[in-house]
Amino acid sequence: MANRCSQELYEFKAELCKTFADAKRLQIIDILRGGERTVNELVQFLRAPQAVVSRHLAILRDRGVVKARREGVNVYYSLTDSKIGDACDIVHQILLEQIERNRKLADRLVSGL
Amino acid sequence: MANRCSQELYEFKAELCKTFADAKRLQIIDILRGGERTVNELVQFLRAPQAVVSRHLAILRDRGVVKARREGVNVYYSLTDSKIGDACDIVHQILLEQIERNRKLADRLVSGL
DNA sequence: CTGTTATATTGTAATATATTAATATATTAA
DNA sequence: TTAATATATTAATATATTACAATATAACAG
Repeated sequence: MANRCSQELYEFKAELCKTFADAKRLQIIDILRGGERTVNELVQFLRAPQAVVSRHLAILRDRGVVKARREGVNVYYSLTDSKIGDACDIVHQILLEQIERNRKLADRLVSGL
Repeated sequence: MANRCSQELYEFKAELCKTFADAKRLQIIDILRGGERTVNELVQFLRAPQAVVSRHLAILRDRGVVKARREGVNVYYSLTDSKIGDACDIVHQILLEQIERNRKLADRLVSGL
């Protein structure tokens, strides 16, 4: 079942995971799942400095996670692959299960033994 | 469809993604998908110094991705959640599609526009 | 207790990453 | 051309991560 693969392929996968390993970038991805957005719209959603958003978009672009389309003054960003959304969903689920496990553990510890 | 959530939840998700953002850790995860393994077995598979493997296992442990079980002298590691394997599969698929896209682009460039 | 094997932790140097402020570029309107 | 708006890049700094070597701990055999 597991995809055992070459050292080099693992490096590429790690690169891709690094791309997801930032709260702002995850937020950008979630916003873009609702459709393409301009940089300005993203800046407003994230309430972060424009340079920061632009930097994160460059990282997402370089790693092929989003694509950019210029229309006049604006640049519209969108996801390159709907599977990226699926990946985010699974991360979401794993996190929820972790929280649930921790909750149960906490309950057991508090309720004596 | 997207799971828009609080800033704090995005931080946790990013933490989880960081855990996956290393080639050696991804390899450990793939090995553990085949069942639990001792540290020594992992050291042999990875051909990395024991301290390095142990460090990565600690990171995976701290973030709730793997769990450890001591049996005598050995410590057996296993995945805490089978969904972690699913997440790796999706990353695998996204990477394959990226490679495919790049291949097509390269073909187009070489075959003269 | 001593030695041995398996595993974990810590300090450190090298490297990578994010943030910020400043500056640069691109597009359009006037 | 100049001004205005949208976006991108760069340099400096702060922070985080990794690998490696050395050391520590844990379990057990004798």
